[in-house]
Amino acid sequence: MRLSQYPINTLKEVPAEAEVLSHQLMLRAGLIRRLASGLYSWLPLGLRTLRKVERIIREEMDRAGALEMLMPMVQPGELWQESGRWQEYGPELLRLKDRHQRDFCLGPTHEEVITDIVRRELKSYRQLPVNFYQIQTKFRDEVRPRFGVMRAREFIMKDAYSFHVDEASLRQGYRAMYDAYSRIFTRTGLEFRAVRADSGAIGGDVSQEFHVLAKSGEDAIVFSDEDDYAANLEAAVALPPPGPRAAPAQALSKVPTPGARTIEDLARFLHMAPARTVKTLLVDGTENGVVALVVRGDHELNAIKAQKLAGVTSPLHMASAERIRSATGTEPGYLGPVGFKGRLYADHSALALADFVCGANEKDMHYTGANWDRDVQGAIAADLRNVVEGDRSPSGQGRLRFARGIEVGHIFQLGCKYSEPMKGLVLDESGREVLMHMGCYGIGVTRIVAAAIEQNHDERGIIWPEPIAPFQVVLVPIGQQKSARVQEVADRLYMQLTAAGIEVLYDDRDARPGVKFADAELLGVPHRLVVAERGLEAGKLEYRHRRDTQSQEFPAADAVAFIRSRLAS
RNA sequence: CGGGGUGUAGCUCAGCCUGGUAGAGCACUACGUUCGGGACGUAGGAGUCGCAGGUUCAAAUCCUGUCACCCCGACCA
Repeated sequence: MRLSQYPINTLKEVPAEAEVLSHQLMLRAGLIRRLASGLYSWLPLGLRTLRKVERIIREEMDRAGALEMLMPMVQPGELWQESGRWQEYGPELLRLKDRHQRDFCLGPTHEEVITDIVRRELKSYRQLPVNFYQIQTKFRDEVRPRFGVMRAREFIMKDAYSFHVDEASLRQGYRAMYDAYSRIFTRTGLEFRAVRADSGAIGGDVSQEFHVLAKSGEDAIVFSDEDDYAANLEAAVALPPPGPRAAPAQALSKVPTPGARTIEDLARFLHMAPARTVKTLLVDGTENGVVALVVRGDHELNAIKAQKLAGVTSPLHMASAERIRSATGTEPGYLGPVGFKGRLYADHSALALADFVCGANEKDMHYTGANWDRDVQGAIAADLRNVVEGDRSPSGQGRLRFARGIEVGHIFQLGCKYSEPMKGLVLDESGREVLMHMGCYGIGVTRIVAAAIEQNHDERGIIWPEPIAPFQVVLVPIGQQKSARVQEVADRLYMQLTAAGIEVLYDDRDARPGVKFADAELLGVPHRLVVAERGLEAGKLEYRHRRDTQSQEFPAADAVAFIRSRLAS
């Protein structure tokens, strides 16, 4: 492409709308433009990268035996009624009515549609297993869209759905997708990690996420420093501390702690480590009451884990002040498990404490020397907390470490979550109707582009991984308006390289060198080729990789071969 | 949903407090000089000051409402 014919300007200044780096660079480089909150247009340069990502995904999905198709973005509400998600999904599902007042929604995902197709089309186990995928626009009405295309409302997703006659086949299909995903993310040139995950609103039992590692990532991921255990913080298992609990040594005693409402206040007031205290959180229960959740003072409650407990509402909701008062007679800040009537869960680490400190359910009062069994009966042991760095890995090997990640892929074993309510049945070998087992597999295509930038940039701009760069080579003639020779050599190179199948961005603008170099670096094209009178005198051209700090000269006659060798390496 | 903030030229912003002819830089157009790291000069084009109502002789500026956008929070008692 000739840059002189690309009418979109790069920006020197950062548009006010952009907070994160990838967003800023995408706007400055002219890859995207915002239409409204969470809605972006992809300009030609951005689309080239997007298409490259799609191509890699397509190739690997096809290679894994999946079949590409395309489903409508607008979906009838009745399908969602049938699966139960019309109620479950919440306001992220953008609902609309057509002129006949019939309910529709914009598809945030396509389990319902594909299940509907499959239940109509597939009648026999002989037609299974099968995996259908599409690369298509999704809409999720995010509470707060941000970070440009990273958390947009409209975005492009590759979604795949596999169907199986039994669980064993599902596991096999899931494994195949795991492998395909690993190949996809390897091929995009990104540093990534597969982690165990919570399956969230999609539902199902087993799931793993693929994260692009980046300091700015929205998700905390944890991994063992000795083996391959890795999980999203939401899903990371906290092991119970080893060894038996110490026997009570202190008597339960109520001490005044005026104004000490937080663990921090309390620990300071009593000159005691937060890890010797417990905090008690009251959440709404399913039967109109409250449920108490107890974690060690220095630990954080994990909402995802908590909302899966029997008797706890999902999503988790903290109890109101009124409910807390009627259940305990006091206010937040002084809650404790001693004397609490009702269902009470305690985290393993809290349960391992002896002689701990807790609220006394009385304003400005706490207990010291509290002990389980002796002072608090009926606590149910559970994993309630977020793991912390240095915890033992649940795999048994090593300690847990933290990193930040951007979720770009998620694979699920759904089982019969959709086939059951929607009656996705086939006949098995013995002629019996059986529910199909289902897997689903998503990749955030547009998000990959942003994540790639988030992981690969410097102060000058984007540094595209080669496989997804919009162009492989940027060709920069210097002073071509004044030098017929520069003009001629550059034109010829552009033709030769293009003819050799190399994607070249030809900066044939009548601009000063500084402008061209700055734009080439902002745009992040991996290989830069400079044609200038200075080098041509000696029959040389100049080459520099985007990551290099120095240019190198090479004989002009070998240009195509030289560039080829650079691309290969 | 709660809190905070911002809407003035395509972009980044000043002007608003203290009402009186709408500004700068970047980008854009033309000409000239310049030309290996985001040049300079001259001349120009471009804005219903988010929208609606009000106060006033007079509103970008004050008041009310409204819309849009951005940021923070939405459990750690």
